[in-house]
Amino acid sequence: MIKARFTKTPSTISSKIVGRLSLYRRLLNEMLRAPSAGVYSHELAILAKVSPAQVRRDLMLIGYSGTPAKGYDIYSLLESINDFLHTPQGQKAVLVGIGHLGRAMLSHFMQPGSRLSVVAAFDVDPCKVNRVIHSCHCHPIEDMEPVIGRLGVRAGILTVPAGQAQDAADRLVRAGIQGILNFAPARLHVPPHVFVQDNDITMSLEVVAFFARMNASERVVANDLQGN
Amino acid sequence: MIKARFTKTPSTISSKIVGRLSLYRRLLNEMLRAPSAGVYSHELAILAKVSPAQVRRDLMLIGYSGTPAKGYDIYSLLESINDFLHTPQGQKAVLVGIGHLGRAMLSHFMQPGSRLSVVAAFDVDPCKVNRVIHSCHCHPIEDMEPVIGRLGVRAGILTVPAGQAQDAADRLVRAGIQGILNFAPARLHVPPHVFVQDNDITMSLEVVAFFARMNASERVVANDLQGN
DNA sequence: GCCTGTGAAGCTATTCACAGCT
DNA sequence: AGCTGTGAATAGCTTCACAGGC
Repeated sequence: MIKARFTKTPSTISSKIVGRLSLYRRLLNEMLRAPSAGVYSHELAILAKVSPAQVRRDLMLIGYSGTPAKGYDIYSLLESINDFLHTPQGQKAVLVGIGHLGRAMLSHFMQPGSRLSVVAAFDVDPCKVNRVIHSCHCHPIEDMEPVIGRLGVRAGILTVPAGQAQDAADRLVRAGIQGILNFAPARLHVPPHVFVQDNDITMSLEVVAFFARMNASERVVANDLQGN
Repeated sequence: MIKARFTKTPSTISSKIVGRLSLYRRLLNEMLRAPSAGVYSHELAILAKVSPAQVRRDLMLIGYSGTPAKGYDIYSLLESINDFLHTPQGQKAVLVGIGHLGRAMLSHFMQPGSRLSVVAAFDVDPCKVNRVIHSCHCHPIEDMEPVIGRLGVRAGILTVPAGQAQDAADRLVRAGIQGILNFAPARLHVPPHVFVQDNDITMSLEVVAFFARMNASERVVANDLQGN
């Protein structure tokens, strides 16, 4: 019931767990509408499509405790997860590459109520800069260092063509970015302190196409929360 | 050297491995420009950012053999991977939801040389249907079953809002789709023979933001080929 | 020497199963 | 009775390390 104070944050946490916590948070937020104040691990598990034991383990990891009687208290659990992911008031990110996908990202993260917001965008194309797209200002890529420094942003979204990905990543790193969500079909070389999450859409669709073809006959194993 | 004939396809194959094979294929295709005809596991490993042992394991799994002298022959390895993923002439998919993200997907998969192509799109919005966007015809969602049946497509991309995701997925399943790449922030309920790959972009960015915040101090573990 | 192929070991992630609580 | 919290067991994935070949 009391706000969780995780004494020893485990020194190593996997992105899978962080992803699931993010998912639980979304589900819990949706639950706030319902009258019930408590939720059981098996209920969350069904919504998240994981096992009840997994839910309990994950919550154990962030040091949250429920009660056998009422399960988990939705409010305080939400508070604990927010606390752990430390996003009390939301998170800022920048975007590099204002192509079709980049624009889609802008519109996606500019939706009201989004905890994440894109506070600046960059592109090499002079035609695209100094405009406002989806209420986000677009800068020339050369201004990246000062702009990111001024805004104090630590996460970047990379939606440039493969050929420009490494260069853009280098710039992001020089500007002090610590985490990159990379949509370019290229593997980035960055210093070890920079976290990179690859999201190669072509690869994802090829995986889907592969499993779609082995219909029924072969048993499918997969399905691991989008590969984190 | 001889085209691989994998006698026993392992009965269970994980999406992680399929993803890596897809990655190797892309890298090998890029290598075709170079004069060299052979490649060693450690070279592929560096490009793919995995360990050499992993490369050898993965290739072992599809029954391909190299030679200690020359490593792997690029052409025949490509052939073997294509053979395994059975995409000799490319793969067709449909798209549901012609929003910003859907359009970005269309432009992405309509690029020349893409092995994957979107052969039809669907939307509920009457303003969007019966048009051609990025050279892809857009149909009303009611036509899904006949159109998919006629085209014989087995994979679908879902880019609708969360609230419509389950309904759209149900339609896809009724139309005979066997695999879904789901961008909607919702967990789909589908029959067990249908493969679902979730790609929740908000969650991905939250994961990136999380790890971007624990700069240097905490050690990061993650990074597993986009979570497949 | 330096490579591949692979059994065995190591590591991570998930589930089991049950004690303890209410 | 039915839940949580968690040690122990299992399953899955990756790396080690070395035999065998050129």
